[in-house]
Amino acid sequence: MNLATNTKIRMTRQRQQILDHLSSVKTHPIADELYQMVRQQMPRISLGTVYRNLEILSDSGIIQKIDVGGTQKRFDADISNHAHIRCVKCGCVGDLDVHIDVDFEDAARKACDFEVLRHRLEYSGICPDCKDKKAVLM
Amino acid sequence: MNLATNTKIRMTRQRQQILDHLSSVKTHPIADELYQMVRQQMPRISLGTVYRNLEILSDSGIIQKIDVGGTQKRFDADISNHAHIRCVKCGCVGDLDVHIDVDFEDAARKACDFEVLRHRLEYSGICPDCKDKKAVLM
DNA sequence: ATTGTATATAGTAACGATTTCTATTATCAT
DNA sequence: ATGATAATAGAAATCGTTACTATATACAAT
Repeated sequence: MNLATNTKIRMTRQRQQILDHLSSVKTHPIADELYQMVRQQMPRISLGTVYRNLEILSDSGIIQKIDVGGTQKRFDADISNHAHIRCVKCGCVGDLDVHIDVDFEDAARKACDFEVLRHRLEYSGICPDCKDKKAVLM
Repeated sequence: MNLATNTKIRMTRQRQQILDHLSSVKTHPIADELYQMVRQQMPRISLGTVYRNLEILSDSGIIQKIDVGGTQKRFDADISNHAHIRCVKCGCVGDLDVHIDVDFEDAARKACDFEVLRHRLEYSGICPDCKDKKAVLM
């Protein structure tokens, strides 16, 4: 497992900005959120450029694309394999360092005829902010 | 946990057909696939009707909507909580009866400030059909 | 069985996220 | 500095899904 594939990717100002912004946050922004961030520095950047670069960066293994349900893909500069939790109220996504000492892939191999590659553990719940809001409203 | 919420839903011919078709397959069809199936019996059914009914049926707890990554939502008449595996080649989705004896929610509660509600375990791999195809091509 | 009313329908238009297209511009090895 | 290749901005296209609207249907009360 190498972090980046051996394809050398050209580093453009746009790509660097996108990567910098993504690295600087611990949220898991969607493409449009990154577009808004980068636009502060590069007002003329195109939304298409953001999408294309997020694709290229995740294909290269430099960032990861996370698909936690909902309609939009999210991105994470932390490529370690960690679980995520999505707030059912506001849709925000947080990291989760759960260490469950189980060989998930092995368990699955015994239960189906697929060639099992990987697993993903995803949680849903209510984030601290929405918990507070709910308390106020009640 | 009740199977259906207490809202009584009106049973139309269209809704019944959709439910019947979904119950008769062990794949996890997307809305358009169900549309094609039902169209055999009801050529004039609208795709919008299929979408609306799948929404209503899953809201009522009669079926479940599954979000296994990819761009389309899938549906399952089996409402038991089981894991799914998605083929990275063809996108098909299979059931997986893995029994991992771990309290996932509890593990997560210790790792974040969210009010943890539920978890979802999803696998990716290569389905038997695509395994064969790959073997042939190599 | 007939009626009334709330809900569902077909068909179509609108929507939002993402991808594609194309002419121009930038990167980087030479 | 130059040239080949890849990336860009901007716009249009695509695709899954949802919303809209006039008509039709289900079902409870009569």
